Amino acid sequence: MTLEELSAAISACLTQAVAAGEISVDIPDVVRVERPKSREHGDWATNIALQLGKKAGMAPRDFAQLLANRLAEVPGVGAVDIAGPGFLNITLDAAAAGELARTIVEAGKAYGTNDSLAGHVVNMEFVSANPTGPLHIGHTRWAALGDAIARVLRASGADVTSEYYINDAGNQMNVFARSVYNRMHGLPVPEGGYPGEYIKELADIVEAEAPELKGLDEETALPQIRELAYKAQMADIKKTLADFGVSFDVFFSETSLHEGGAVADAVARLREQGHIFDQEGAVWLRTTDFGDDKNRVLIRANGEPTYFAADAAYYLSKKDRGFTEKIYLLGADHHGYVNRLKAIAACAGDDKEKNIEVLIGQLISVNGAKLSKRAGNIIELRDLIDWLGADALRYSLGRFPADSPIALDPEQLKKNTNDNPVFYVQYAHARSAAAARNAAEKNVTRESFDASELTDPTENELLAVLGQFPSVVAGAAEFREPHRIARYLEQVAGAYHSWYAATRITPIGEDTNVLPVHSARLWLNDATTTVLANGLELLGVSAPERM
RNA sequence: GCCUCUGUAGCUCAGUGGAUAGAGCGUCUGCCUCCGGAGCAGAAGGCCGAAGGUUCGAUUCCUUUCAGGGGCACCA
Repeated sequence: MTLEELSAAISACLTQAVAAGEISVDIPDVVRVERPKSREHGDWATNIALQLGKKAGMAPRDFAQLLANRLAEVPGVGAVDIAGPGFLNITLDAAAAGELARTIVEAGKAYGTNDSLAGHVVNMEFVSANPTGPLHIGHTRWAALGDAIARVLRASGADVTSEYYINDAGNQMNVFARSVYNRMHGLPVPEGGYPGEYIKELADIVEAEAPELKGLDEETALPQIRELAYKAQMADIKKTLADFGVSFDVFFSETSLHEGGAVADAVARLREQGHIFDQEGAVWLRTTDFGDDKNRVLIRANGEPTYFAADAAYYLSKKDRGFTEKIYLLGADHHGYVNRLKAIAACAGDDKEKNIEVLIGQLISVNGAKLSKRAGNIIELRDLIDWLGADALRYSLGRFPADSPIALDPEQLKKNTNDNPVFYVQYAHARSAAAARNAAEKNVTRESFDASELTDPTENELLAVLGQFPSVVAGAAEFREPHRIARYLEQVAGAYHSWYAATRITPIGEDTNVLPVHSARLWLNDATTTVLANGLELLGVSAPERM
């Protein structure tokens, strides 16, 4: 019996009780069932009687008793106790609890997926680093987190498009091009230009692809240099992201908004909506109507659109493309943009509470990380990957909520001990894979399965933990908090190791007599492998068979 | 000044209004002739920054306050 089935059974009991006239109350859509903190309180517990008792005009304990009478009749439910102010503590029959192992193994990769976000069409924008240099530590967390959020949303049934907004317009691109031009000609870095050694690499690439550009005057050469250097830099960014296991469905160019007329169009549309006014030669959006602390300029007095105007056009593009929810993942240094972004949504006629969501993450630091001379004294993502490994980096960034500041300790991440949680979890996976290999050698198979053999307390515990996976995934998706997956996997690994230490999958030593309990344990072992692998996949971390 | 995030064990941090607030590290004590000891079992360690409020119940929600991080462009 899965957690979902138990929850549904309780709902059914409530419905029956209402139909029988025993109680009169509105029943919530989902009854929450939790693992009690103390094992003395049974396998599962619900506080539904505390929640509904008062509404039904009954003492919670009386309400609980009514529910318990019906629940005790449900097949698979072993015992129902009422505790404290009205908690229902439920114990399942060993066989009913153990069936979960089969459910998980047979579901395979699908175990953990759920339909809690079915019907949601989500645009998930993250990283969106300027194409004027390599990805650095500031992008690392958003890459790991954004990708993991996209994965848990998909696992919960949402239709997700992950998107990278390329700021390839504006003066910065000219500065970028001039920096490359100067490097090609041995000139010093221009005023406010980009100093890193990577500019030299870009200069070499540009020179190799278009040697005729060298020696031309700046004005003539710049457009082509800009284009070639930009392409080379984006290729570098995409390569680094790929090495980090992060993929995007769409790379969206800001320039395409300007050139395609989308920016002008957006201004016109917002004007129709009645939120635009003209003042001192500039065109303004009245964002203060929707919670911003000041109004924002869309078109400067000199006729040039602002970056904000492109933001507005970009939002409208997302809206036009049919996304019901637009999620932006931004660093804390951009938190001042939240209100104005939401105001754009509201000005466009959207609900700024539902159609747009801006996640603000705190920044990270890595103690002792070497600054990249190549990139101009910043910490490069590529260097971090080479130094710490993509798995350790992604996992350690993925196991904290976005609003928690992180100071990574590189010495810890390189250790192969419990210090380093990614090893603890990966080790559990490798160990369970090894146990399965060993079982095959000893002729323990999954041909038969008697769930009632799984009676050890550690088996009960492991089954209970495994059963929570779908609801953990759904929670991670609902709250955009994939760190719940990581914390959960650590719990799975712990329960697995305890079980592994307490029981055996294969007969001992020379004994070759395979018993039903051995097969049952192999099912449980493989169910654990499945959950660990599926969970690591959601975090973009590998699940090694051997370490 | 305004906005925002954080404050929980010695350290790094989890914790969706519920029962005795958790994990890892560090400290201490045990456990492999047998499936991976990168592991397991146990001990010690807490005024959940402070003060009010909401209610059957608050680490969790609200207000105030203290301390620390980040941000407040006709830049991109």
